[in-house]
Amino acid sequence: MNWQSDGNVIETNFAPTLERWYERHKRDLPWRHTRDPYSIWLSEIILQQTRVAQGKPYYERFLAAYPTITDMARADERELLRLWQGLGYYSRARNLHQTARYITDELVGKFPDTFQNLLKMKGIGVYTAAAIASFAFGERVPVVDGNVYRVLARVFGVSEDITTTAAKKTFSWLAMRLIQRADDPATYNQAIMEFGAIQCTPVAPDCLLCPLQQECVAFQTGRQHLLPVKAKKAPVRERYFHYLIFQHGSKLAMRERTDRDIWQNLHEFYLVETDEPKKQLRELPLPDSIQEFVQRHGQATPPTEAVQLLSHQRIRAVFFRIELPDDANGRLPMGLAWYTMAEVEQLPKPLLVTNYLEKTFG
DNA sequence: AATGCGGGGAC
DNA sequence: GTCCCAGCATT
Repeated sequence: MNWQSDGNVIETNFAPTLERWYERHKRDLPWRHTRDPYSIWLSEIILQQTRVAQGKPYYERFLAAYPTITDMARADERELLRLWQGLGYYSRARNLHQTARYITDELVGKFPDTFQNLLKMKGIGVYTAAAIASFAFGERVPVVDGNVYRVLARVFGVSEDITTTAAKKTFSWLAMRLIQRADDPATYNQAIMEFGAIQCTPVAPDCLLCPLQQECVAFQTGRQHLLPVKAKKAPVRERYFHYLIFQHGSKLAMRERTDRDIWQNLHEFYLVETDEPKKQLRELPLPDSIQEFVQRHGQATPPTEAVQLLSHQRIRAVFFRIELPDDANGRLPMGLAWYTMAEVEQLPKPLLVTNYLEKTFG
């Protein structure tokens, strides 16, 4: 954490610099002309995971429809949801209504006025509690939102993965230190978010005209496009499994998975995996031994399909049941072995296989 | 610690 | 198509 040892200058200048920048560059937004906690609360809920441009008209309409928290508390839930229509994350609207009623009825209309008490309200988390506490009541508590992660990661060169809990602690700690130097907590909080929104943008930040250019670790090391570090959600891999279930009398052919892959040491049927979905048995690339085995004995029943979701994979499975006549030679291809139903039951198996067995043999 | 929850805009 | 946006609740 090199900003602790040699970052004292920037740590001291950071907040005042942003506050000065803000006074010159701030946009004129409706919720910046009020200290009414209800209005500020409304704006913050609307702006959760929502761009200013998208939320602004909703803010105007909500305030026109419900000028006070009492009006909102008395509102019809369906009407409120209809006003919310198109904004997404509809639980925000339900929590808004619920909290309006709670404050009006249980708190006798007295809006919670500290960070800690705001946090107790439904729909108000750490960010929103800090925003209302500082904007409406002047409390010296830092907002930490997506903008703040980005600005701090770049200016102070923090390369922790912002999706982790450890990183959130680091950023909150740093933000708490920085706001101590702010002239006005409300202005500072507005400033850092506005700065992230229009100067220190995710793509193509305007570093050439940046007031923090000299001190910014990211700019000085040419890493502004690499920060903040955010782990990509692993894409869900699509896989196509085709199971051949050989049935001889009341026995099933199964084998153990040994590859370094999912379901290691679990038991399954004969598996053919392909890169593309195949619905027909004859489309499958089968080794000669299996091909011969199927043709010699095979009596295929209509295939059934199933989908199994794993954390990072989606398995689309097709099951082909192949019944062998009683007098068939039961010698199996390598790796497979016959198991009675009772034995099959005892084997450790993937859920995909268990579900199939349940559905097919009940 | 992961996941679900929306819709829109920028690229 | 991907990424991200003034996040929160639930498990």
